[in-house]
Amino acid sequence: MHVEHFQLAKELKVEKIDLLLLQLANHAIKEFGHRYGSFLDAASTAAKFAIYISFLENGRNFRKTGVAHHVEPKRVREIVKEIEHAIRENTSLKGLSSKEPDYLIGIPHLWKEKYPWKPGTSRISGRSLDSLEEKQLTLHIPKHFPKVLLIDEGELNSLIEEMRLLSADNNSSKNSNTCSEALLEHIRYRLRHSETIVQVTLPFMELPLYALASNSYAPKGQCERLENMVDDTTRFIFLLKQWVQEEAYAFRALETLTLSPSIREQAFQELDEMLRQWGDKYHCDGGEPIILQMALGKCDEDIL
Amino acid sequence: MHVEHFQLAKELKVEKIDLLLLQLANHAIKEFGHRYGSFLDAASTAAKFAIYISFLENGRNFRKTGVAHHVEPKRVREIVKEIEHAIRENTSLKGLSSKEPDYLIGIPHLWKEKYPWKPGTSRISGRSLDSLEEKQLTLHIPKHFPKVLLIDEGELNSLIEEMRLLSADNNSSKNSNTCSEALLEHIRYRLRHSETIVQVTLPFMELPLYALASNSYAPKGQCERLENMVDDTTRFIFLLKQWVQEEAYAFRALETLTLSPSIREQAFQELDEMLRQWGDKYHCDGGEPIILQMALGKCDEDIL
DNA sequence: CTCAGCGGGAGGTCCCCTCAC
DNA sequence: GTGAGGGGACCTCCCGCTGAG
Repeated sequence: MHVEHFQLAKELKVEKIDLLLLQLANHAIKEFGHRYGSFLDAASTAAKFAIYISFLENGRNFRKTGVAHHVEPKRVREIVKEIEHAIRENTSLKGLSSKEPDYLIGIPHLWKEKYPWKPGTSRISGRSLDSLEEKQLTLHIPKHFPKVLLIDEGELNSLIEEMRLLSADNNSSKNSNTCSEALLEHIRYRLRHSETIVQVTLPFMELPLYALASNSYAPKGQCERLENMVDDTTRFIFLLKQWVQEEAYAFRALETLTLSPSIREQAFQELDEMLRQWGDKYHCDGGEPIILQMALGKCDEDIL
Repeated sequence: MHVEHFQLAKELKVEKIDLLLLQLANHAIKEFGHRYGSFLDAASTAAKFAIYISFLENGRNFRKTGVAHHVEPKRVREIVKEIEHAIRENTSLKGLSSKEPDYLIGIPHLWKEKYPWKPGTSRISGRSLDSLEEKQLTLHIPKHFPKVLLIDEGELNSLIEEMRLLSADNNSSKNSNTCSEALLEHIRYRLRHSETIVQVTLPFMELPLYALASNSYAPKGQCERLENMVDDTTRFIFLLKQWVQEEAYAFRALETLTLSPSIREQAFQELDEMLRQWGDKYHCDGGEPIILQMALGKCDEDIL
């Protein structure tokens, strides 16, 4: 699959920085389930921020800043107003919040809070069960599922809406306390797709119910590693920025080599060991804290 | 200055991925002089690309793709159409083209082509000079300036317009062969600010003229290193992606240590040497080509 | 259930203009 | 020059609706 990205990107003559953006978009939208519009908002916020910094550097001159980056002075003023408002109120700007969308993360917790379940009582919200029904139900609900009630779509929608009101993402649709149907469907899809919730169809219920299947929202796949990827890359670009500015403690290395599979393990182990020894050797109490970030992998032609 | 970014970002509780976007925006807009709108376009293109990939993965199903990422099926169709059109026509999508905006890069070359100057002839386009005027002029034009004629604002604007027609960036303002005044002013500012061109006011000319001051557009500062930064970071995230997918040849390391200034130089030299030796030791003809990317610098609290 | 088309509103990117300091 | 305000064009993101296969 990933080869396909590269192929397409290559065919379309996508350049480095665009590839980087593409990776970020792919990561945010596909892996973590951020909305399409969220990514655009985040990019917009980043651009606004850059404009604002430039505005400060230009001595708070709207017109100069506008000409410098081809934005209308009027728009610069709005951007400045928006950012300084956020600074004053100490509210966060529209962004991706690094990990998953918070209205997705919050669902399991809110669910547990509003629909707790004690074994021995009915597991369906607002309905009692006879022993046969209870038996059928347990067939559908694995033991490892969180101890919460099953709820119907209406109740799930209420949960989602409440969560969105709590989260900072309630920017859209002004202050209306209700989500659009399209948005609800999207969020339900995300929750189902990530296997945070599952839909269960019980023979004695006309409408399907939803069950909480996980204690936390997490996109499918290697989750911790995915988060590490973003963190590492952010760190990496900050370190490189130091190097660009030729700061004293900045250092950069780029090595290419060829490895045969048979000695790969050994080589990596030695490299790991080597780095640790190097760190220990030059460690110096009271010195400058330094960070080293490294990645190594197959050399893809498309990236060079 | 950069501390200020961090401070602000920190105050605004900007998360990792947003910091990364912010770095990219800052880099593209402020350092390289991309237009504000260009960055948004590039981000939009990246997001569209992600949607398109998802569309393929979803078996070319508009509705499913739409729900998955909260985009209207209608919009998905347009995105698909746009990208597949680009694939068919083999045209590139709207992007940042990694380095500087091409309409800025091209100016010096086009200038040389259209207004060459041979010493001994008049250096001002469409005007002859007497010896006194020529003497005054040479006072304003350093010797290292490219050997081209001085031109007035109208001629410069024509150059810019021609350049924009040649470049792929003529997407905006449909097909009109004329730039807006605002855009011209922006581009002139960029050229002046990067010291690619300078404005010279001659006593015997009523209007100021422009002189080409450099053989190529380059943002102020450490240019090669800046380009390396983007390339390295792109490579880095691709390598990390391999690591996330637990591919065989992927490896990641993150080390923190403290260094005293006195042994810094020595430590870096040894690290450099060590890596090279390691590469040589495990080098293996016919093996898998491997790339190692590393950065090292001061550990900023804001990045952890 | 998917695809197709229609409608609308809000907000952002662009363009240009005038007027007071 | 700069700030502050007016106008309008166009596109995109969101929302809702209907009907055809």
